[in-house]
Amino acid sequence: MAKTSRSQLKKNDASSPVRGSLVAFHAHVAAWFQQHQRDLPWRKSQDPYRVWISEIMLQQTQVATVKEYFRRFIAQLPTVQDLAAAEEQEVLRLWEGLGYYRRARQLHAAAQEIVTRFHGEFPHQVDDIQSLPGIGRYTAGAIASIAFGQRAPILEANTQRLYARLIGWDEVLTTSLSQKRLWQFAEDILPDDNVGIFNQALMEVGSLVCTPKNPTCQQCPLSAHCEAYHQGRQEEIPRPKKKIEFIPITEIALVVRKKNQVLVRQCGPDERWAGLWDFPRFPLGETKSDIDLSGVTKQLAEAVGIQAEMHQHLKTIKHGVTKYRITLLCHEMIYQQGRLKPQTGPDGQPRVWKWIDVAELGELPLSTTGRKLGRLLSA
DNA sequence: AAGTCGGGGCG
DNA sequence: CGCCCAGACTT
Repeated sequence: MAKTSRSQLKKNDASSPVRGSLVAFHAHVAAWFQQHQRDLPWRKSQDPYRVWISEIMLQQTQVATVKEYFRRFIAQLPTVQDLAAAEEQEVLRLWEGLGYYRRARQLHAAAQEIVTRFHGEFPHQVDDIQSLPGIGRYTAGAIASIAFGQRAPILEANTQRLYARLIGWDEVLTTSLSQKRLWQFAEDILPDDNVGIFNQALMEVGSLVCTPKNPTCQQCPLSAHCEAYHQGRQEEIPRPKKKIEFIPITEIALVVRKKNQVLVRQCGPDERWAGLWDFPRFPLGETKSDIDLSGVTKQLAEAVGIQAEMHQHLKTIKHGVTKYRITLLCHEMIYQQGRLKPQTGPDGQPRVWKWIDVAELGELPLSTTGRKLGRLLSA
């Protein structure tokens, strides 16, 4: 990464995209990374399959969370052929708890595309990589640079913050102008060699040093190149994003018991947790105090033709889904009579409900709240 | 440009 | 609790 023939041709530092020279910038990044980089499981090889899996898992998900998921996934499905041939349910089971489950289904679909359209070999060109489902500009650049050494820029949470500070960008980062400027900067600073290491090093600096709060500029390899630090405004840049207004919702989850079995349903392709299984859920009114449990009994009967009697409150789980704050009341019901009637979603596709032995819940991919309830039952 | 999609880590 | 996270995709 220290070899930067293009930038070395530049005699004039005034044309450098960073404060000081780009040559020094590259050298500082490289030296720092060699000393401070974390030992992460996906850094043990440049296998494009592993790089790809890690990058998808890391989308909007912190490094610490991904580590174990990555290890388990690679152990279970070590090659793109294994992934392509796997059942979607198996892939979702490996993804359970990570969130953004569309990632898992697109990963599966992309593996099948790699096997068919690219004959089992991961494409090398950025455009080909980005044409795969679930891969946008960031992920394509990351895979192309890390696995294939292509000279492709990256921009994600860590580098957005780092770059904004480096150039003293005093605008909200989400606008298209800001994004255009930051991508341009990411491209302008690319070295000619070891681009994958360089990109990872900058993310690592952003993650470990150039933190959202209390960045440790004294220990930053790039402080000499940083406009925000030069101005003493590293705490003000980037500008805070506007906070979202959360909408409180109350729902009820039903554990309908029939001897050793419970009633579960698979979420349809058009709803949250698509492809995952969950206990039957119904929305409740705004009022938390006065809940109409008999109405829920009626809703269940109308939905699937099952009559059951409300038994006991199991627990209350609070969780968030994007802008919603959900209070989930979990109640146990006792099956009385009725057979499951076939369900059809608004899209005409069949909706799957079934009775399942509590002991077999472990094999199903469940929503996180569903898993918490499942553990409660087998405890 | 704004909305949707989850869940956990951490001060 | 609130903020943040190696974004992609649709509207």
